[in-house]
Parts: sequence; structure tokens; C-alpha cells
Amino acid sequence: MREKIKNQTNPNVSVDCVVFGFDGTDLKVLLVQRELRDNLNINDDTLVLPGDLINDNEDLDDAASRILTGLTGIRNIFLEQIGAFGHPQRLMKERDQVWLRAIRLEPSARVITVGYFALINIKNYKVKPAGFAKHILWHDYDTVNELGFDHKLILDTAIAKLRNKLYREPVGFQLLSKEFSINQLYTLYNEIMGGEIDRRNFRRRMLKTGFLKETDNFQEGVPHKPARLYTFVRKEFDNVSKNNFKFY
Amino acid sequence: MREKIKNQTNPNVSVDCVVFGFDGTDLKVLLVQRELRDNLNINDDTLVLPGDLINDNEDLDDAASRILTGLTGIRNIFLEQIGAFGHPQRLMKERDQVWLRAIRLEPSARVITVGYFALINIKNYKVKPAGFAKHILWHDYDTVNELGFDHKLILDTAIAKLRNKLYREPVGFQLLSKEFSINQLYTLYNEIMGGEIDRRNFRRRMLKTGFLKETDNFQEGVPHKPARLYTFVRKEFDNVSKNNFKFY
DNA sequence: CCAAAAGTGTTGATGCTACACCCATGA
DNA sequence: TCATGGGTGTAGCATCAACACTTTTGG
Repeated sequence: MREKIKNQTNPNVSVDCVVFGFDGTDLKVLLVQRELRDNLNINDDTLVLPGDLINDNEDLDDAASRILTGLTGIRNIFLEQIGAFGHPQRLMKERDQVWLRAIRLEPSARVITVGYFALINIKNYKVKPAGFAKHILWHDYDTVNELGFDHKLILDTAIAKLRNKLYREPVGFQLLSKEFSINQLYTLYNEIMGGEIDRRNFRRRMLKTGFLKETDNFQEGVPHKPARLYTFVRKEFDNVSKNNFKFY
Repeated sequence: MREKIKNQTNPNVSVDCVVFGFDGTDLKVLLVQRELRDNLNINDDTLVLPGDLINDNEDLDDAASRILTGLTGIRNIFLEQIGAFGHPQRLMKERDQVWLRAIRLEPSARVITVGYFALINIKNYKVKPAGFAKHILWHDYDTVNELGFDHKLILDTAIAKLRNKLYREPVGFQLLSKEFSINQLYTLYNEIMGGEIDRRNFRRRMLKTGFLKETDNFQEGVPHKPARLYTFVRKEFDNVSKNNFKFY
């Protein structure tokens, strides 16, 4: 049997992470198949967000970092708190309880969770060979249905927060490679906003700001005219942004 | 000696509330002088946000409501979560520990707090006779200095969130009476934004939207031309707001 | 030469800023 | 009649949405 939680774990507070990634076309979310992750045999294919109870001497942000580094190997991930989720019944669905009884010292304890969202460049995340890491998967954001616990609610809150941030802050660049084309940036924004941004106006607005620095590099291996690549210059952005800049 | 906390209280999770009010001129915050509130004798005049540990069967939002209703008598207060604050040392300043030892069963327990902010019309809050409620006070937002625990951080986060919300959502009306003049609305926005909004342009923009319905009532008892009063019509606002409306 | 995406320009409407002055009222 | 805030008007500039066509490359 699996070793249960250690003593310094706080039984009442957990952290869950919504990790967004972008593959050039679609927005993705990192999900965990909990039965596989925890190596159980309870016939449960429920998907959940990666998360864990916090340690008693650990800051909330650090707990979130710990979870993400454990999953992806990446350090210094862009991370931001979504908020606390504490409905008294949030762990009480029967399926969820089965899993908790298998894994927790106090399966019926009241647990408040603190949600975080992260943005990572999907190419920096090495998908480990199937079988070893089958319990982790990049799921299309658009087609996520039910998740375990209240994780769908956390995901919905995360996307709202992301959209909101995207409006004024340069977080989109976290999801792209260091060099990117304007149209990749456009696709990203358009996808996340689920909406109809005009491609031509978007391009013009971005270029006018001056915080995109053009490089001498172009896309390679594409079956059409290769686009010029740009980098994001934070210093320039900070100037522009004082002037109440908006991305869309 | 004061009765200590009851058994069903969760020792690891609390809720703290930032209550903003507006008196027509200045933005105010509701603060508590903790020694007086808890009827202690520990020579401690530290100001803190109103807050409490949550009960184990109680939703976070409900805990915040409970605290506010207890303080002000008002039910159905506008309330919104700010986020969780969980630095491991957040209760460990010596002054804070003195107070905790006097009041808590587990004064050194790790406590994560969830912050909320509320907006109330200052006139709906009956200030009780001094002596009885001296421990509660409306403090000018501008002149708040240090607070106990990490409450200054929570307050700073709250004002940022308020400013952000103010931009797109009609929360300002929560701080005014049902009927208000355009210039009262202007003063409120200008005060909260700490900034220089043009009064005339603000008025024009607000009136153009159509979600302010003019009444036949005017200010009374003012030593100058009485302003016409308006009400806020949410239904109209929802129309306008689909169209990406911004307040400033 | 075809497909597919990159890249470019214009026009009209709208909104915003930055202004200064008169009005109505109570004291 | 004076002080105080209430209320109005305009002109120029900047921004934005809406829209279609040409260019460059790989296959």
C-alpha cells in the first residue's frame, strides 16, 4: 500500500494548478488522471487538475511551484493565484471520496483549496514516454467536460482571469517561444478570447507599439511564405503600458 | 476570561474583510481596534481588518457575510473575494502573537486567510454610540498606515482589485444611495482612482450610456444649485456593457 | 500554377481630450 | 450680490472597425 501523507502536511489547505499551454493552434490544459498518477486500483478515470495539500511551513506560491516543477521539471514558471475555493461539500461526491479514502489520512476533512494558473510554452515541456507518464495529458481547453471535485469551477475561473489579464498585461508571450510571428501571437489571442479579433488590425496595433522587436529570422519548414519572427521587449512595453495600453 | 473558540471552528482558515465606504467626499475603510473589540487588557491599539476563523460547515462567502452582518447589521452586502493570503509567518509578529495567545486555542497554528472586499453605502451603516462600538471606525483610506498581521497587504490588494473592477463593472453604485447626482458619482470615481478624471467628459459619457435614469428629485439642503438625482438601471447597463463599455 | 498564409492601405465613423463659460440656488 | 457647485458646447485629434487585394513561398 502507498505511503500516506506525512505529518507536516496541513490537512485543511491544498493548492490546485491550472496550467495553460499553447501548441500554435489550440489552447491546452494540463490534466491528471488521478487513478494512474497515484497508482491505485479503484477503476476511476476521472480527470483532475494537478494539486496537493500544502506543507505547514510552505508559502502558498511555493506549494504551487513545487507541484509544477514536479510535473514538468520547469522552474520559475509564470504563476498567479486565482483565489480560494472552499465550498464545504466540494470533496463530497462519492467518486471523489473513494479516491480520498485511498490516499488521505483524513479523507473527510474540510479542505479549502487555493487555485493557481500557469502559462507555459508547450514545447518546453517534454512529454515523457507513454506508459510512464500516461497520467498527465495536454487536453484541449475547448473540449474539457467534467472534472473531479470542483475543478471545473476552478478551470472556468482561471480562463476568466486569464482573459482579463490578457487585456492589459503581456502574459501571452509566456505561451510562445522567444521568437514568434505576429500571426502566432494573433492566433493565440484570438483562441483565448474565443472571439473574432480582426487579424489585420491586430497586426497593425501590435507593430505600432514598438515593444515587438523584429529579428532577421523567419519561420522554417512551412509550406507557404515564411513569416518574420519578433521578440518581445519588456522595457519598451513598460513605457507603452503606462499610457494605458490595451491588447484588444 | 473570555470564552475561547468553539470546537467546530477550523483552526487553519480565516476570512478577513475590507469594507469600503464613501461619505460623499472620501473613501473610507472599516477597521477594528482589536483590544477593544475583544475586551482584553493587553495594551494594544493595533488596527486590523474585521475577520474571524471559519466554521467547518460554512462556505467562505458565508463566513464573510456572517462577519459583516455582525458588524454592521446589514444583510446581502456586496462581497467579492480578493484571494488567499498564506505566508507562513503572517501571524508571527510579537504583537500579533500576544493578541492570538489571549484569544485562540491554537495561537501558533498556521492560518491561511481569505480576503474579501465589500462596498457599502456609509449611510446605511448606523454608527452605534461611542463607548459601545468604539472598537469599530471608518478610517480614511488615504491615511491608513500599518495594520496588524498582513492586513495592510490585504488592503493594498483590495484597492487594486476595486480599481480594476470599477473599470468595467457597475460596482460604484453600491457605494452611493439609490438616488445620486452625477457629480457624486464623479467624485466617487475620481477619489477611488486617485486621479484626474475630467468632470465634464465624465458627465457626458455617463449620460450618453442611457443606464442612468433621471428622476424628478433634486438634492436638498445644499447651499448651491441642487443637482438632479439619477438612478442606476441595471438592465440598460447590461446592454451597454455587452458593447465593451468602460467607465473611465 | 496552385494552395496557403504573409503582408499591406484606405476610408468613414466614433470617441476622446482639452478647453471656458453661464446658471441656479441659498445665505 | 456673492459663493458654490451644477450644468452645457465645441473643435481638433486620435483611434478603431470594416473591409480586399497583392505577395511570397513550397509543393
